[in-house]
Amino acid sequence: MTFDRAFFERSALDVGPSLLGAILTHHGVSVRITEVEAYIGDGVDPGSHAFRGRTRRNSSLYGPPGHLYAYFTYGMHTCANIVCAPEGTASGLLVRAGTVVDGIELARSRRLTSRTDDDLARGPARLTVALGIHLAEDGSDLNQPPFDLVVPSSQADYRTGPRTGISGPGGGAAYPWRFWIPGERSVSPYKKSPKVEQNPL
DNA sequence: CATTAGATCGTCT
DNA sequence: GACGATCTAATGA
Repeated sequence: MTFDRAFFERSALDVGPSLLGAILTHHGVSVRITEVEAYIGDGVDPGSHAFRGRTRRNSSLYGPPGHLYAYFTYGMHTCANIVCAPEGTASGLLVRAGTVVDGIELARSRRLTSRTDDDLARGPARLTVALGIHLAEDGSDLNQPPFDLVVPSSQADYRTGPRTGISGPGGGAAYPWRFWIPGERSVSPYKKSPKVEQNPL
Protein backbone atom coordinates (compact mmCIF):
# COMPACT_ATOMS: atom_id res chain seq x y z
CA MET A 1 0.00 0.00 0.00
CA THR A 2 1.46 3.32 -1.03
CA PHE A 3 -1.33 5.77 -0.27
CA ASP A 4 -3.93 6.28 2.40
CA ARG A 5 -7.52 5.76 1.38
CA ALA A 6 -8.29 9.06 3.11
CA PHE A 7 -6.15 10.90 0.57
CA PHE A 8 -8.81 10.29 -2.08
CA GLU A 9 -11.83 10.63 0.17
CA ARG A 10 -11.80 14.41 -0.32
CA SER A 11 -13.43 16.37 -3.12
CA ALA A 12 -11.68 15.94 -6.47
CA LEU A 13 -11.20 19.72 -6.43
CA ASP A 14 -8.99 19.33 -3.36
CA VAL A 15 -7.29 16.10 -4.38
CA GLY A 16 -6.40 17.44 -7.85
CA PRO A 17 -3.57 19.79 -6.93
CA SER A 18 -2.14 17.46 -4.29
CA LEU A 19 -2.03 14.60 -6.76
CA LEU A 20 0.28 16.42 -9.17
CA GLY A 21 3.70 14.78 -9.10
CA ALA A 22 2.31 11.40 -8.04
CA ILE A 23 3.85 8.29 -9.59
CA LEU A 24 1.39 5.92 -11.24
CA THR A 25 2.70 2.49 -12.17
CA HIS A 26 1.12 -0.29 -14.21
CA HIS A 27 2.69 -3.36 -15.77
CA GLY A 28 6.26 -2.13 -16.10
CA VAL A 29 5.72 1.55 -16.88
CA SER A 30 5.73 4.40 -14.34
CA VAL A 31 4.45 7.89 -15.04
CA ARG A 32 4.78 11.10 -13.06
CA ILE A 33 1.39 12.78 -13.24
CA THR A 34 1.64 16.36 -14.54
CA GLU A 35 -1.94 17.25 -15.49
CA VAL A 36 -5.38 16.30 -14.18
CA GLU A 37 -8.99 17.47 -14.47
CA ALA A 38 -11.58 17.27 -11.70
CA TYR A 39 -15.13 16.02 -12.31
CA ILE A 40 -17.58 16.30 -9.48
CA GLY A 41 -20.64 14.26 -9.21
CA ASP A 42 -24.09 13.76 -9.97
CA GLY A 43 -26.28 16.65 -11.06
CA VAL A 44 -23.91 19.52 -10.29
CA ASP A 45 -21.24 19.15 -12.98
CA PRO A 46 -22.54 19.16 -16.59
CA GLY A 47 -19.17 17.90 -17.80
CA SER A 48 -19.24 14.80 -15.64
CA HIS A 49 -20.22 11.41 -16.98
CA ALA A 50 -22.32 11.10 -13.83
CA PHE A 51 -24.29 14.31 -14.44
CA ARG A 52 -27.41 12.34 -15.30
CA GLY A 53 -27.01 9.76 -12.61
CA ARG A 54 -25.62 6.30 -12.33
CA THR A 55 -25.35 4.04 -15.35
CA ARG A 56 -23.50 0.83 -16.05
CA ARG A 57 -20.66 2.71 -17.67
CA ASN A 58 -19.99 5.24 -14.90
CA SER A 59 -20.75 3.03 -11.93
CA SER A 60 -17.15 2.72 -10.75
CA LEU A 61 -17.15 6.50 -10.40
CA TYR A 62 -19.51 5.92 -7.50
CA GLY A 63 -17.24 3.26 -6.02
CA PRO A 64 -14.46 3.41 -3.45
CA PRO A 65 -11.88 6.23 -3.72
CA GLY A 66 -8.42 5.39 -4.98
CA HIS A 67 -9.84 3.03 -7.59
CA LEU A 68 -9.76 3.27 -11.38
CA TYR A 69 -12.57 4.55 -13.58
CA ALA A 70 -11.70 3.63 -17.17
CA TYR A 71 -14.04 4.49 -20.02
CA PHE A 72 -14.10 4.11 -23.79
CA THR A 73 -14.81 7.08 -26.05
CA TYR A 74 -14.71 8.34 -29.64
CA GLY A 75 -15.02 4.76 -30.80
CA MET A 76 -11.31 4.16 -30.24
CA HIS A 77 -9.90 5.66 -27.05
CA THR A 78 -9.71 4.61 -23.44
CA CYS A 79 -9.15 7.20 -20.69
CA ALA A 80 -8.36 6.75 -17.01
CA ASN A 81 -9.77 8.49 -13.95
CA ILE A 82 -8.89 8.15 -10.30
CA VAL A 83 -12.02 7.95 -8.19
CA CYS A 84 -12.33 10.56 -5.43
CA ALA A 85 -14.75 11.39 -2.61
CA PRO A 86 -16.34 8.84 -0.27
CA GLU A 87 -18.00 5.77 -1.76
CA GLY A 88 -21.45 6.62 -3.11
CA THR A 89 -20.36 10.02 -4.42
CA ALA A 90 -19.53 10.23 -8.14
CA SER A 91 -16.34 12.23 -8.40
CA GLY A 92 -13.00 11.68 -10.03
CA LEU A 93 -9.85 13.02 -11.61
CA LEU A 94 -9.14 12.47 -15.29
CA VAL A 95 -5.42 11.84 -15.64
CA ARG A 96 -4.60 13.97 -18.67
CA ALA A 97 -0.84 13.81 -18.93
CA GLY A 98 2.36 12.54 -17.38
CA THR A 99 6.07 12.01 -17.88
CA VAL A 100 7.37 8.47 -18.23
CA VAL A 101 9.92 7.97 -15.44
CA ASP A 102 10.38 4.19 -15.67
CA GLY A 103 9.91 1.52 -18.32
CA ILE A 104 10.35 3.99 -21.13
CA GLU A 105 11.31 1.31 -23.66
CA LEU A 106 8.11 -0.56 -22.96
CA ALA A 107 6.13 2.68 -23.19
CA ARG A 108 7.69 3.39 -26.60
CA SER A 109 6.75 -0.05 -27.83
CA ARG A 110 3.15 0.57 -26.82
CA ARG A 111 3.03 3.94 -28.52
CA LEU A 112 4.52 3.36 -31.93
CA THR A 113 3.03 6.55 -33.39
CA SER A 114 4.83 8.71 -30.85
CA ARG A 115 7.73 10.59 -32.47
CA THR A 116 9.22 11.98 -29.26
CA ASP A 117 9.31 10.79 -25.66
CA ASP A 118 7.42 13.92 -24.65
CA ASP A 119 4.40 12.60 -26.52
CA LEU A 120 4.35 9.18 -24.88
CA ALA A 121 1.87 10.15 -22.17
CA ARG A 122 0.76 13.59 -23.32
CA GLY A 123 -3.03 13.46 -23.42
CA PRO A 124 -5.43 11.16 -21.59
CA ALA A 125 -5.79 8.48 -24.27
CA ARG A 126 -2.07 8.42 -24.96
CA LEU A 127 -1.24 8.10 -21.29
CA THR A 128 -3.61 5.17 -21.00
CA VAL A 129 -1.90 3.41 -23.90
CA ALA A 130 1.60 4.12 -22.57
CA LEU A 131 0.66 2.56 -19.24
CA GLY A 132 -1.03 -0.38 -20.95
CA ILE A 133 -4.30 0.18 -19.08
CA HIS A 134 -7.18 -1.78 -20.53
CA LEU A 135 -10.89 -1.03 -20.36
CA ALA A 136 -11.46 -4.32 -18.56
CA GLU A 137 -9.48 -2.95 -15.59
CA ASP A 138 -12.24 -0.45 -14.85
CA GLY A 139 -12.83 -0.44 -11.10
CA SER A 140 -9.39 -1.76 -10.15
CA ASP A 141 -7.81 -0.79 -6.83
CA LEU A 142 -4.82 1.42 -7.65
CA ASN A 143 -3.21 0.31 -4.41
CA GLN A 144 -2.95 -3.30 -5.56
CA PRO A 145 -0.90 -5.02 -8.27
CA PRO A 146 -0.58 -4.63 -11.18
CA PHE A 147 -1.18 -1.03 -10.19
CA ASP A 148 0.76 1.14 -7.81
CA LEU A 149 0.25 4.79 -6.96
CA VAL A 150 2.64 6.82 -4.83
CA VAL A 151 1.20 10.18 -3.82
CA PRO A 152 3.44 13.21 -3.17
CA SER A 153 4.46 14.08 0.37
CA SER A 154 4.39 17.80 -0.35
CA GLN A 155 2.36 20.09 -2.57
CA ALA A 156 3.93 20.74 -5.98
CA ASP A 157 3.78 24.15 -7.63
CA TYR A 158 0.77 24.18 -9.95
CA ARG A 159 -1.55 26.20 -12.19
CA THR A 160 -5.29 26.01 -12.81
CA GLY A 161 -7.47 26.62 -15.86
CA PRO A 162 -10.67 25.54 -17.60
CA ARG A 163 -11.12 21.92 -18.55
CA THR A 164 -10.61 21.05 -22.19
CA GLY A 165 -12.69 19.09 -24.62
CA ILE A 166 -15.97 19.76 -22.85
CA SER A 167 -18.93 20.98 -24.88
CA GLY A 168 -22.64 21.39 -24.57
CA PRO A 169 -25.04 23.84 -22.93
CA GLY A 170 -24.09 25.03 -19.50
CA GLY A 171 -20.50 24.95 -20.69
CA GLY A 172 -18.78 22.31 -18.65
CA ALA A 173 -15.61 24.27 -19.33
CA ALA A 174 -16.84 27.17 -17.22
CA TYR A 175 -14.75 26.41 -14.15
CA PRO A 176 -10.98 26.17 -13.56
CA TRP A 177 -10.99 22.53 -12.64
CA ARG A 178 -7.90 21.59 -14.61
CA PHE A 179 -4.62 21.42 -12.72
CA TRP A 180 -1.11 21.08 -14.09
CA ILE A 181 2.53 21.50 -13.20
CA PRO A 182 3.96 24.55 -15.02
CA GLY A 183 6.93 24.09 -17.32
CA GLU A 184 6.27 20.41 -17.95
CA ARG A 185 6.59 19.46 -21.58
CA SER A 186 4.17 16.60 -21.15
CA VAL A 187 1.11 18.74 -20.47
CA SER A 188 -1.51 18.79 -23.21
CA PRO A 189 -0.76 21.43 -25.83
CA TYR A 190 -4.42 22.34 -26.18
CA LYS A 191 -5.32 25.75 -24.79
CA LYS A 192 -1.95 26.32 -23.24
CA SER A 193 -2.71 29.70 -21.72
CA PRO A 194 -6.28 29.51 -20.52
CA LYS A 195 -7.94 32.33 -18.67
CA VAL A 196 -8.21 31.55 -15.00
CA GLU A 197 -11.60 32.17 -13.49
CA GLN A 198 -13.04 32.08 -10.02
CA ASN A 199 -13.79 28.72 -8.50
CA PRO A 200 -17.54 28.84 -7.73
CA LEU A 201 -17.30 26.32 -4.93
C1' DC B 1 3.06 26.72 -35.42
C1' DA B 2 -2.32 26.67 -36.35
C1' DT B 3 -6.26 24.78 -38.09
C1' DT B 4 -9.01 20.98 -39.92
C1' DA B 5 -10.97 16.64 -41.19
C1' DG B 6 -11.59 11.85 -40.60
C1' DA B 7 -11.66 7.71 -38.02
C1' DT B 8 -15.01 4.71 -35.36
C1' DC B 9 -18.31 2.47 -31.85
C1' DG B 10 -20.22 2.10 -27.02
C1' DT B 11 -23.51 4.45 -24.47
C1' DC B 12 -27.55 6.86 -23.51
C1' DT B 13 -31.92 9.26 -25.39
C1' DG C 1 -29.87 7.85 -34.00
C1' DA C 2 -26.61 11.26 -32.23
C1' DC C 3 -22.66 12.26 -29.91
C1' DG C 4 -18.51 12.18 -27.44
C1' DA C 5 -13.56 14.06 -20.82
C1' DT C 6 -9.49 12.29 -28.39
C1' DC C 7 -5.66 11.42 -31.66
C1' DT C 8 -3.32 11.61 -35.93
C1' DA C 9 -2.12 13.06 -40.49
C1' DA C 10 -2.47 16.54 -43.64
C1' DT C 11 -2.51 21.12 -45.12
C1' DG C 12 -1.43 26.11 -44.97
C1' DA C 13 1.18 30.29 -42.93
